[in-house]
Amino acid sequence: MCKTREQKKAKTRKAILEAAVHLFGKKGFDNTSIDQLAKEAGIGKGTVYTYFKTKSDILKAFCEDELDYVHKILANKTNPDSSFLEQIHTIFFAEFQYITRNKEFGRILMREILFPREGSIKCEDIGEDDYFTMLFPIIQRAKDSGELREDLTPLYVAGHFYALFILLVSSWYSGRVETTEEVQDGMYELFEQTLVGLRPTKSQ
Amino acid sequence: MCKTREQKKAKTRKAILEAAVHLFGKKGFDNTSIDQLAKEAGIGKGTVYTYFKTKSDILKAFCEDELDYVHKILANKTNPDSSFLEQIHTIFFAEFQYITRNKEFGRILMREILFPREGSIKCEDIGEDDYFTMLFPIIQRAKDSGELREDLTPLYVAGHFYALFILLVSSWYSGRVETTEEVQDGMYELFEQTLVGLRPTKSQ
DNA sequence: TATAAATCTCGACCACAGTCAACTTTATTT
DNA sequence: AAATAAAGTTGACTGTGGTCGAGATTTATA
Repeated sequence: MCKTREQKKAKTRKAILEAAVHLFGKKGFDNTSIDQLAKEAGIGKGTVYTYFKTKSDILKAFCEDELDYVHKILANKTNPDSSFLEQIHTIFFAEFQYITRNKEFGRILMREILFPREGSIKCEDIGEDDYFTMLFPIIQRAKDSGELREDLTPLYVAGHFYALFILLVSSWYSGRVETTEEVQDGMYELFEQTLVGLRPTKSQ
Repeated sequence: MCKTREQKKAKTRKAILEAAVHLFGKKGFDNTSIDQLAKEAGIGKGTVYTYFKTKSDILKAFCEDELDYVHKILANKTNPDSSFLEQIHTIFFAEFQYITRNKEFGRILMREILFPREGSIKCEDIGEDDYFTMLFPIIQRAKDSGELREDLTPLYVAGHFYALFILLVSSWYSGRVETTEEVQDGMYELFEQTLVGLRPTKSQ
């Protein structure tokens, strides 16, 4: 145990997360108890709660990290030569696919992210903001190339597409759209329509 | 007890809902147990679960009814002479105010409506669809008056604004916007921007 | 009206999320 | 090194959401 306190805490946190991923993945979120999880992580039940406020937070912590990563990769890998519409659609549709990969996880994640409990980790300083921030370079490029009006707030531009993204995820969860293709096509059309309102006034 | 079965069931259901409104309102959702609720409604605990699948569903059932009502009233009372933007903004902002009147209720409601559990009442045949349907007349009028392109699917038009509405409710819950005024103004601006993309191409 | 079938009601029961006071380990002071 | 303080760990415990089968009540059948 030649560890300093912080190293140990980090290790324990990681152990919880790993156990969670394993068990949630194998048995599902609801069918995994904190007792089992603690046992798998090699710690006591109470300890779990010094690292995470609730059971959902464990899933959230893992997913947000991964989501952040996925989002970053996408934002960087997107082909800057394709149209703004193509780029942003690629990003958000990929995100839809990632989120809904596991229906159960996705639902909890969306619930917690969009409508967090009071006293949740409050945006985690960066968390949600990064969601938008990493789109800013793409938005700026679109402005430069004349695909977007110069005067638009980047936050609002991102908001428009994020809003439609949420709508489609929700539509999928409530069965209003069923197939992935419908989501893809619907998202494209809605993005396209919104984009018309964000273009420089003289075009078309 | 000169009641037929259905009448009695309806009465019991109503009793549960009334007890729920009373207790949830007085002590909060989390601080009200099903036991208490059943007692207040004058029935056994198990009976509650023949009427509602989960605790959240009780709240949802009540709120959805009311929400439906509020929405209908609004859609009808809206001044048809004002601009489409004004009308739809009035409706959705009023809805925002209604939803967030009680923060706790609103959060649960949004979670349940947007990301329902598997096996939830699946749109209740009409439920969510009405949400959109009642906007259709307004949308049609806007088309007639040349404020909207003729070729747009009403469902998509409603979707655009509903998406932004969700975004703002979420932003409020996650603390990205704090005051009601911010929501109102932000909603107006976003609606305005989206609307540009939905206008007939030759205007302005 | 008597009997069978179907439906509805109930509360004891279970599993589990989350709490907390006692305890153990690590850091700090003397 | 010893004593003191601080931080971290723990599992027994509590309250509650949700289940279930036995029993009550209503409807259908004869």
